[in-house]
Formats: sequence, structure tokens, C-alpha cells
Amino acid sequence: MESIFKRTHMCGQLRAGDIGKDVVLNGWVAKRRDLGGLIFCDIRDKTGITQVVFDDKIPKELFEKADSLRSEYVVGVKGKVRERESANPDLPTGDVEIFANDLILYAKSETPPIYIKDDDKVDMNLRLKYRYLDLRKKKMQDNLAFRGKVCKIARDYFYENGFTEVETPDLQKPTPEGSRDYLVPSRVQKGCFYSLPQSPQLFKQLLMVGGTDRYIQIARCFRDEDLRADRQPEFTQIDMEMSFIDEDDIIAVNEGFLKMLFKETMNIDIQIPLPRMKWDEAMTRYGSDKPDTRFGFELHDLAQMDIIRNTEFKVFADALAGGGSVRGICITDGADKYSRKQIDKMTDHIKSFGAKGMVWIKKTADGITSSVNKFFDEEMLSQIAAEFEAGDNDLILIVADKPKVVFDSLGYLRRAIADEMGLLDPEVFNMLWVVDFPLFEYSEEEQRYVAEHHPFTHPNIEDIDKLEEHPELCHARAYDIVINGVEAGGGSIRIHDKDLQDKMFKVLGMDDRTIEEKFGFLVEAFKYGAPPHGGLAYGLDRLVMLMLGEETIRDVIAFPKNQAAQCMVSGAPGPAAEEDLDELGIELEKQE
RNA sequence: GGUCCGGUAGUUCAGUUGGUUAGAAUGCCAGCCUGUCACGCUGGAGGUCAUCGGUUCGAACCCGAUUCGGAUCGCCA
Repeated sequence: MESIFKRTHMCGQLRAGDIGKDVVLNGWVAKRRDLGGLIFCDIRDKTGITQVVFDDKIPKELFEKADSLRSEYVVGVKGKVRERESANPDLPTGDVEIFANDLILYAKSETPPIYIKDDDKVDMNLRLKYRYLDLRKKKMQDNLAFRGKVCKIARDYFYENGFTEVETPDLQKPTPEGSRDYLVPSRVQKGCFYSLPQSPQLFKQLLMVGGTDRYIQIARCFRDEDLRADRQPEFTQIDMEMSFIDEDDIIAVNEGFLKMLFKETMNIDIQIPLPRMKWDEAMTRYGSDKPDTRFGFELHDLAQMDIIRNTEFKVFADALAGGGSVRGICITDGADKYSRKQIDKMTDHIKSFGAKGMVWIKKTADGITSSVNKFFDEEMLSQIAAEFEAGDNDLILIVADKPKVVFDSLGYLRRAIADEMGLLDPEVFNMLWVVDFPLFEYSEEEQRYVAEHHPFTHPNIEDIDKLEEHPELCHARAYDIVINGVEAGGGSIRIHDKDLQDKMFKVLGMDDRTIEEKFGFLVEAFKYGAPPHGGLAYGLDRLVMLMLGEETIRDVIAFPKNQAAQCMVSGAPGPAAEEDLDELGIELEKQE
């Protein structure tokens, strides 16, 4: 008795040209259709399914074995490829079937708790618990293969361009700046902790000081923050860094990568160079530093209009008096699509961004009306509509508040509405660089300036002398690659000059001791000759999700965590053994 | 940490104004069936209505607490 049938083909492979061949397939029973004296059985592997036929002309023993097959049994089948009596046009292998003459049962299966088909509606947590079943789906296998291919292309491209792949340590020194670290206790140094890297940032800069010149890594990163549909606590970056370059070099190299990537994975031709948009422009036109440019609905600033500036409408007047702004978007053909109730729902949602309300104006063939008729007569409303160049049946939405609230609200609304109206074409990939980010952001909480990107980001050359007097006016030599409204990657030119770095730390309110504690080793390294350098990192998971049009990052990661950051397959995280904790010198608080 | 939504059969869901034995589809089991491919037909099994408490003559349904899950804001240099 053979223990294994050596396969000749994969299950998605056979075509009409294979008719007459003797073949061997291995796989799982995807579906059994028992017609009595005739049994059809679909065998599945990661490439697809093939129909196998058993009839009562074959030996009784074999037929009975086929009769006993159930879903997800693991089998090997020997047989002859033949033409189907009626082809199945929905299947790549639909012209042929295998007339079985031998069958081996490798393993039985209990009835699977989830459906194994691409368009299931099974609860995500259940899918994650039985991930190994979920992964049998063609779509999941295709997604994993696609992700692998993206990694391979990244390696191919960067290797060809003189980059060296280097692994940076996963056990790092805890960094107080930035997101929460995952901490790993040290056994040898009791009371001390490693942190898992949020990114390889500091080490890749040390590699530049070390003369690596061009570095690439497909790097695992960890951030102990709350999860989202597009955010996992452990994720992967395609991380690169270059020496003796400016931002044009970084952008050119990465445009080359993106062009190759989209060509080789999806046969899409990206036109390079990609457009670059300043951060200020992205905010004022799209209300977002990651604008989706596949559709219009751009923001308009109404603060210059006399009727707005001189209005008695308290909301607008207060916003402008308090240094805020009044801006709006015009939804083409939105007037009859959105009821009062739906608009109220939108208003509720933008309240989560801090907005206190929203003004709407509907322009139709019958006239113009709004939620502020008390303050603006028809003539005034028409003036506002003209500012938006609104046509009949357009809907104008206006938010007045602090700039951040206005941008967040309108930025959200324009994309959410475009999505609802079906304007987000999944076949189109609109890419652009967002550049000239603010260097600092004022943290109300900490009552000081914090780095928008990180403290090693090089200020724009012309802003350097403003650094100490007017940090709020400084811009950064930073750039984000934005695809269809998603930040696929970002990076910057780094500071390599020690004096400039010191100045930067000072603006950030760090004294010598803090600097020494946090980044002492980097500052030390920079004393010995750091080359001008900069780089960029892509969020691999997010990039793959975007390319595949998936709605959640979990569908492009083999074993993702659920929202509570648990691995549903293994049950991680779990409690540690008493003796392990003892050895680490860790004592737990007694839990009730 | 906040807000919102949800938890009913293995799965996806319905469940009226609070009222008899909680339903459907699918899956599963058995029988019949030789060209199916969402096979078909017949029959069957399958439920701690998340948990606890309350209101009530009576609770899947109303109220409260807890818990779990999801979305989202904060957070994510």
C-alpha cells in the first residue's frame, strides 16, 4: 500500500489539452455531490478545484471509499483526465474532470465550523480562531501569494539598485518618544527591559553612519496601540535608507520601485514622476494630509466672502474671531440623495472630530434652501452657492470651527460621501507625494512642541534660521507616498549635522540629560561623521491591502490579532509560568 | 479612556404589542437517485436565546449590571 500518491498536477491546473493523461492530484474534499450510482467530488488545493468522478463501473471497494468522503477529508486521487459531458464555464478547470481509478484517504476531518468559500459572511473572530481553515480559501491563498510577490519584487528592485539587506535588532532600548512599546524583560539585567522596535529608524541611521550607503529591510515592527481595521500591533515595513542624497533621489528611487511593483503584480503602468503636493495645499483642497484625488468635492474657504465675514450667525462669527475657519464642500448631485435625516447622521459623526454642527445648503431647480435660512436670505445663499460653482441638485456642507476640526470633518465627509455615491473606482490607483509637512505640532497635553514626524527630520533649508523663534512656521524635508487616500509610506531627509540636531532637541524642550537618555548613542555616533542621508518606509500590509482592494488588513496577514490584540489561534497573550517570572525578577500584582 | 452597534441552531440570520412547543436558509445525519456542479427528493437530529439580577401572572423581547465581539474618536513620533 502506497503511503503517498505523488502528485502530477495541482488542482487548478488541468485543461482541455490534458485530456487522456493519467494524473495524480492531492488536496481537500471541497464538495461532494452524490447522485447514487455516480459521485462527483471537487478536490481543492491552493490553485483551485478539479472535479473527480466515481461511478459504479469502478471496483466496489473504491466506490464505497468515495461514498465515505466528507468535506475537508484529505485525499489523493489517481485517474484519467477526460472531457466533461457538459462543461462548467465558471471554473478554469471546467472543461475536464478526472475519472478516478484509485483513491487514498490521508486524513479525515470533522465537519468544519466555518464555510470555506471566498464570499462567506462568517464572523471575523471565528475566522481567526479557525484561521488554518480560513486560509484554505482561494482568496486567502492568493492574497498570501500576492504579498510574498510584493516582498520579492522589493528585494529584486532594491538589490539591483545597490541596496544591502540588513537585519536590525528586534530587542531594542525602550524609546519614550512615540507610540507605546512592547516591553520584554531582561533576565540577565534584572529590572531592565528591551522594547520591540516601532521601526528600525535609529539603527538604519546608524547603518548610514556605518557606511552601508544603501539599506533595505523587510522589517517587523511593533506598536502597542489600539487596533483598527487597517492597524495591527505587529506589522511589516519595507524600510529603506540612502546616503549622499536629497529628497529628489529618494523619491526617484521609490517611484522606480512603485512602477515596477504595479507593472509586475497587476500589469498597471504608473506614470512617473508622480505629482507632488505641498501639505498646505493638501489640507486646504482636501482637508487631509493623505488626499484621495480620484474624485472632486474639494474644500472651499469662505472666510474671504463679505457675507460670511459680516454675518450675525454666531457660529461663523465665533469661529472666525477665534482664529478658526469656515469651509465647505459641494456634493455634485447630492441634493436629492441626502435627506435631512441622513445629513443629521453625518453631523453626528463629525461631532466625534470635535465639530459642533454642520450647515447645509441645497440648490435645486426650484430654488435654494438651507439649515441657516434665518441668517442668510436666498440672495446670500445664491452667492455662497456661486462660490462653489454649485449646479442645480447640488448639496453644500459647511463647517466652521478650529482649522483642525474643519479639515478633519470635511476631509472625512468628502471621502465618506464619495464612497457612498460609488465614486471610488477600485481599478484606479492615484498616487502622489505629499511634501513640506510642518516640522512640529503643538501638543496641548504636554504644553510644548513635538516632532510631527520624528526629532531627526531635517527642517527645510530656508526654515533653519526660524527654528528657535518660530518653530510653528517651519516645514520638514519629509514626504509621504499617498495612494487613493491611504498613506502607503513615508520618510524624510534626516539631520546629519550635530549642531542642527542640538538645536532641534532644544526646540523640542529636551535637556542634555533627556537627550542622552533617549538618543545618546545616535548623538554619539553623529560625532564621528554622519553622511547626509534619508529614507522611506512603506507599510507593507497596508500597501498590499490597498492593491488588493481589501477592506481589512487582516485579510493580507496570515495570523492577525483581533481587536483585543489576541491571537485567536494560539490564545496569545497568556500568563507566564511562576518560575519564569521569578527568574526575571518580576512580581505580579494580585488580581481580584 | 469615550461614543455607537451587536451577541438567538455548526454557520448566516428572522423573531410582530411581552403570551402555547423559538423559526428560515445553509450545514450535518439517514434513505432514494448515473451527469451533477448552490445537484434533486424524503425524513431526522441539532438551542444555557452571552451571563447575572430585576419588572411581570408570564421575558429571546422591557429595565439594570456584567461580559464578549465589531466600528469609531482619543491614541498610533
